[in-house]
Amino acid sequence: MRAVHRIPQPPHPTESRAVTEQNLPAPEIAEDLPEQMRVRRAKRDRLLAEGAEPYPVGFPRTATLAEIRTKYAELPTDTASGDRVGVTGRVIFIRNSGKLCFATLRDGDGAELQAMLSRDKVGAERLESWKRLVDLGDLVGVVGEVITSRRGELSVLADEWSMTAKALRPLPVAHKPLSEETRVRQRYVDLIVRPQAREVVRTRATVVRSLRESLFRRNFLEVETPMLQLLHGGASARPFVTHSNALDIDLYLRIAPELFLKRAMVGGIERVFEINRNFRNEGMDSTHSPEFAMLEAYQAYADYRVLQNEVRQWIQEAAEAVSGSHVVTHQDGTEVDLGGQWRTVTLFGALSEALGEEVTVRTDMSRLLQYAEKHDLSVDPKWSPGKLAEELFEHLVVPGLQEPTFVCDYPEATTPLTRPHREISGLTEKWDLYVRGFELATAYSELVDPVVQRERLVAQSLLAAGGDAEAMVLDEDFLRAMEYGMPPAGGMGMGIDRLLMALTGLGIRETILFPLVRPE
RNA sequence: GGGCUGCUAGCUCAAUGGCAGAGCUGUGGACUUUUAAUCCAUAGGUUCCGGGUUCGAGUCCCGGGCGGCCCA
Repeated sequence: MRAVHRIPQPPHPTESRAVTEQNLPAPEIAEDLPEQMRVRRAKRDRLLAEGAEPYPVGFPRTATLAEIRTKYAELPTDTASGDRVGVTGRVIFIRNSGKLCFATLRDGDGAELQAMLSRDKVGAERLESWKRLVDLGDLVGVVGEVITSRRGELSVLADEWSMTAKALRPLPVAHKPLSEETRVRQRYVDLIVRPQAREVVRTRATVVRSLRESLFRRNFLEVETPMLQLLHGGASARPFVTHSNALDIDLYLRIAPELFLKRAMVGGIERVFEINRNFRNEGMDSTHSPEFAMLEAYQAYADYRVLQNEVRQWIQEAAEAVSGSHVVTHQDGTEVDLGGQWRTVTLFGALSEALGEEVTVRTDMSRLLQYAEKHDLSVDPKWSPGKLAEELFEHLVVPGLQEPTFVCDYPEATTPLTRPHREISGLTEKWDLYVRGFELATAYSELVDPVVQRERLVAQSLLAAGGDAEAMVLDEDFLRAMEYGMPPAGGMGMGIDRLLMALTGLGIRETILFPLVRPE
C-alpha cells in the first residue's frame, strides 16, 4: 500500500513579515512555559497562519540519506548531478547566512546529509520562511538536486522545503553529554543526540536475531509460555503480584518460564526455547533490572556438557553477528576475544585454588566457617554447608572471572531442580558461565524423576510456607506433567541484557531501551 | 539497608555566607559555500521541595524527593 504523492507546493505567503512575538497570535498555551518553548509554539502557529502544515500527513521521500551518500559517494567537488530527490530528516546543525543557508539533516539510519537553500533557487520568501521557522530539532523535508558544495560536501540544493514535524522542545546541546539520568528517563532525547545510544538498539536487535537463528538452525522451536501465572515457581526469586478481576484471584508475573517449557518437553517438543521477559521483585543495580529478557532452552537427550558446547557457539555466533568476528570491541575501546574453547573449572576446584587448601562438598561446616571469618564474609546462620561454599566462591572467585569461564558442579543444597551428579554424590550437574565478573548463563542436566522432583518441591514449598519469599510453592500440575514422563534433557538460561553487557561493555540500564525508573 | 556524594537558565556547568554567572541554545540584526559557521546586540532563574540559623542562605543546619559511587 503506497500513497501517491505530489511534490508539495507550499503556499506562498502574500507578504513576508518578520515573525516576532509582537505580531504573532497569542499562544493559547500556558504563559509560564520557558521562552524557547513559547517561541517554538509561536512558530507552529505561524506555519498554520501561512497555510502550511506543521505536522503534514507525509512527505514524498524518494531516497534515504544513506542511499544518497552511497550513490553519490564519488561526485566530485562543486558538481551538480542533475538528479532531483526528496529527502527528509531532523535538523541537527543549522548555518544560516543572508542568501544561502545550510542545514545538516539526519534520518532514521543515523546517516547525515547537508541541505542547502539559496535565494536563487527557493526564492526570497521561502528562504526567509526557512530562517524564521526552522529550528534545531525540527523534522523537515527538502526537494532538490543532489550536488556537492565548493567545500566538497554532498548536499541537496533545495527547490522547495517543508516542515514534516515541528519540534516544540529545544534539543539539548549536541556536543556535551546528557546527564546519565536524563539519558535513561528521556531515552528518546538520548537517541536523538547520541549515536551510541542508537547503536545499542541496533546491536541488541542483532544479538536477539542471531540467537533465534542459532536456535532455529539447530531445530529448536520457539514458544511463548504464560507470563501471568497462578503459582510462583521455576527459580528462586521474589515475584510481582497482580490481580485478575475476572477470576478474582491474585496472579504472579513469572520469574522464569522453566516449569512451562518442561511441560512442553513432556508433550514432545524436544527442542524448545523462549526469549521473553521475566520479572523479579528485587533490588535494582548495575547488573539487575526488575524486568529482564531471558533466553531459556531445553534439549531432549542432551545434558549440561552438550549445552556447554552449544551455548558457547550461540554466544560466539552472536559476537560474529555484532562485530564480524569472535573479537568484540567494548564501548571503552577494549577488545575482548570470545573465540575458541573457554576455560572450564569446577566450583570446588576453583574455590580450593582461591583458598589455597582443598575444599570439597564433604568439607564440614566448621572449616567453612573458618574460611568465611578469615575472608570477612558475613554468614547467615540458616545457610547449609553447600550454600556457604557457594557464597565463598562468589565472594572469592567470581570477581576474578573476567574471561569466559564455565563453573561446573554445584552443591545439591542450592540447586533443587537439578539432576544429581552422575559420579560425585552431593553435587549436581549444573554450570554457570561467568564473563567480566558476572553470571551470564546457566545450564543443568535436568532433574526429570517425578518422585525426586516432588520431594524437592515439597521441601521448597515448606520453606515458602515458613516465610521464605523466594522459595517456590508446590505446583501440582507441573508434577502431574512430570509424572507422564519428560525425556532426559539439558536446560539452559541466559540473560539477554547481560549478553549485551558482555558484548558491549555497557551497564544494564544502557542495554535496556526504556528501563524502569523511579517516577520523577 | 549503611557510608560518601550530586541536584543552579532549554542543555552542560561556574559562583569565600554578601548584586546568581559562562558556553551552547533562543531572540533582533549582518553575511551566497558553511561544517559545533562567523560578527554585533540581547533575553532567559520557584538555585529539587519544606523548615531552621543569620542583618543576609545557591552556599550552613534539620527533614523530605530524585540521581550517582562504594559497601552489605
